[in-house]
Amino acid sequence: MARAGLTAERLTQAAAELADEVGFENVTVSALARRFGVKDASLYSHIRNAHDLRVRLAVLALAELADRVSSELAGRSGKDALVAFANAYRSYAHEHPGRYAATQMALDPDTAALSAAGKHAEMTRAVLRGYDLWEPDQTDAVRLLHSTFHGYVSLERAGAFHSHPRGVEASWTRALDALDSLLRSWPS
Amino acid sequence: MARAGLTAERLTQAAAELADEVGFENVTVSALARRFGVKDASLYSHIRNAHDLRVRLAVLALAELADRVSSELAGRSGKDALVAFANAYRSYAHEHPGRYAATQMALDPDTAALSAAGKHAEMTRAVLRGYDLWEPDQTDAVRLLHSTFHGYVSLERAGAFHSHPRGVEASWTRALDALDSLLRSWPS
DNA sequence: CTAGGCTTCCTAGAGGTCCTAGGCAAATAA
DNA sequence: TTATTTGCCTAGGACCTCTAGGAAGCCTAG
Repeated sequence: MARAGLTAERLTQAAAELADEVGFENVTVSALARRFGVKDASLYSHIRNAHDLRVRLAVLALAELADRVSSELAGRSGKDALVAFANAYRSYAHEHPGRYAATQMALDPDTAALSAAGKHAEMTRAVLRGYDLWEPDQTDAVRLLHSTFHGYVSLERAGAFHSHPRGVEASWTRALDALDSLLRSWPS
Repeated sequence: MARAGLTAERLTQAAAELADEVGFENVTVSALARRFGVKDASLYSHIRNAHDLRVRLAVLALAELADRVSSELAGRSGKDALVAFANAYRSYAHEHPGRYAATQMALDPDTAALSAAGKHAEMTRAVLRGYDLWEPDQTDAVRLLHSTFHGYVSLERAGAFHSHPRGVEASWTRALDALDSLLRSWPS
């Protein structure tokens, strides 16, 4: 019987595609095995368990997102950089809802440290170099930006903004204007 | 054999307690049945299915949260109201992590309309009466505030802020200062 | 080239969750 | 008291997770 050629990497990649198709919460070992035409038990030589699979997926998505943000950020500064960062973040979430959901998993500290999570914080700090902010305000601003981006995207995806006719796109643009204005005159 | 006296309301209430103890994602029909010393199948006379149970829990949590915010908001305006709103929101999320996670469920439009979701938007608008904002800026600001609060709380709970020594409490206070300042000089 | 050894994938099976169908007994109404 | 409704039961199917142990593919050394 021909082998399917499974590896942890291929499984993780397929899990990512699966997540975007059926939702992160529906990424199961069984569904993944089905996709490879293989029995469930076969996957356990490559991944420890279902949780391990989801963690690998989260790490993959964090790295992808960091890459996208990083390349959008290159050569920009100030409000330009802020907008590029925010839009890269949001477009990734829209194009890859399952992967994005994965990035919101609670990772244990060791895994988080090894993941691209640190790169995200570093890039946010890079955006802030275009504004006149120093510690501890810089950390506060990093947290505020991250919160706002994540909050907006996740509420948007949950449908929380559908109840009002005002365009979601327009509110987003205004939010970025507001954040830029806020960063330029950060209260002391 | 004595009856357990199940009703949809008692089940929902127990599900809420269960959610806070073991996490929203672990609220299962089986676990709930166990808690009442009853077989799984018995619950299906009261709830349609597992999804229905989670929706009921979400609706309950939304109502509780709206009540708390509402009572904290009474008699306050301006920044006072903003801070009270934000803290009520955040403290509910901390005290009731499982219930809070439930409020983030995607509800279908009909259910959402019947729930307290509308009251939340209305209360946020009430906070904004202390600032000089009119449509469509008001809606944009509602969305920004909601995003920031939700984003902050959910990243905080996911442990995203643990990697840096700066106090989470201090950053929160500064975020509220920043939002107040932003609302007072909303860019046009 | 062929014989061991490792790896990959298999079968078998236990245990958990979700849910339906159909039955008996408790509570309530006539 | 009898009839009806309702609440909880047993039984069982479908799906998911995961372990143990077996066999067949692949690799390397003699």
